[in-house]
Amino acid sequence: MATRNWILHLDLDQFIAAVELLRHPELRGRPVVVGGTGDPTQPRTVAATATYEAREHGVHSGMPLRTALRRCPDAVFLPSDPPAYEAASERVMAVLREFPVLVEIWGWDEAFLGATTDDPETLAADLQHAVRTRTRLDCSIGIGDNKHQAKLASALAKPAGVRRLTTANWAETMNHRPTDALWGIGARISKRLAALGYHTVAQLAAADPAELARHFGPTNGPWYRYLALGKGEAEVVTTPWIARGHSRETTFPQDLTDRADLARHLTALAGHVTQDAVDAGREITRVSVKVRTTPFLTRTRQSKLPAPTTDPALVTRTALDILDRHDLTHPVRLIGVAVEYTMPKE
DNA sequence: TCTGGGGTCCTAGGACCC
DNA sequence: TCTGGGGTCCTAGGACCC
Repeated sequence: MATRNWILHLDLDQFIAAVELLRHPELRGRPVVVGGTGDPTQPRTVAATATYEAREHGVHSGMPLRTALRRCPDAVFLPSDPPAYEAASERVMAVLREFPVLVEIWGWDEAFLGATTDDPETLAADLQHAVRTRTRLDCSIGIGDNKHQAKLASALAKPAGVRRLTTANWAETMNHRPTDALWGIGARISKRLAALGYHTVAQLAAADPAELARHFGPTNGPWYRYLALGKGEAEVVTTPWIARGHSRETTFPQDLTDRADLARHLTALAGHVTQDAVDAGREITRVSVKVRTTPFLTRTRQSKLPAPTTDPALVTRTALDILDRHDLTHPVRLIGVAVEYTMPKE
């Protein structure tokens, strides 16, 4: 009778590229870059992903397609196709749900699993085999005592491997690594930590929580030390996530300077966002307008609505009023609308 | 490398009220 | 008349993640 609980993190390897290669098997082994409409000459479009063959030429996700084309002229460029990824993701998640585990989905290509077993490695191998057989997709699986450990373990397990990272081997695995190896500490915080003398996970784990709180706030500061100690959330939540809000934004191929043009785009975005809310059965409580000007300066302005609404005219009017509170004296490269939803009680 | 789109959570300052 | 302290709401921005 198994009594030990584990958190597993399943991460599909090169998910978007893998789905595209299933549809285009003739491209296997070639450098492939996915992003935008698939036109690498389009400015202000970035790669969603790049295959290993493209990465060998220095191409990576987030890189402008035009740069990718320069670095790898032989690459095949494919358009991004979110509905196809959504469908592939659902097939994978359906396989996971057939196992005696709790499943918490985290986006298209990730899931946390809660399992009770004495042999998590065998469970992980069985999961990989089932996903591979049923969807022809590879995944890596991390095994941990909590989500943080499992998440880092799955990254260490790539490609297509299984890795265990628990409290028992946390220190030997993580202590020497830089602080941004932790899930939740990025480049900015890592740099600020380094300025305080905390370069490694071990150093951060030994830090004074009060000092961290002074520099990073009462919640974040002590939390960074917790991460360094290998702690983290250990509850797998199977109930569907309820979105806090929703947004749509557009980056223009060329800057816009005419307010009427901006108002037209903003009106369309506000209409979309409101329709999305209606489709999701949600009400809007707050409207926010984002404007990004050259040189890449991003500002947001927001208003709380007097009452929750699903009226596109009201949301649009509010967005246009907010637009007038923005400084529009510089050319605009992006405009966006974000809304917050009322949260259901309980 | 001239830098997407869609999310979540936290912080800090000011307004306002008691 | 001046000032205190605390609580809550609103807004703008920052950081992180996929």
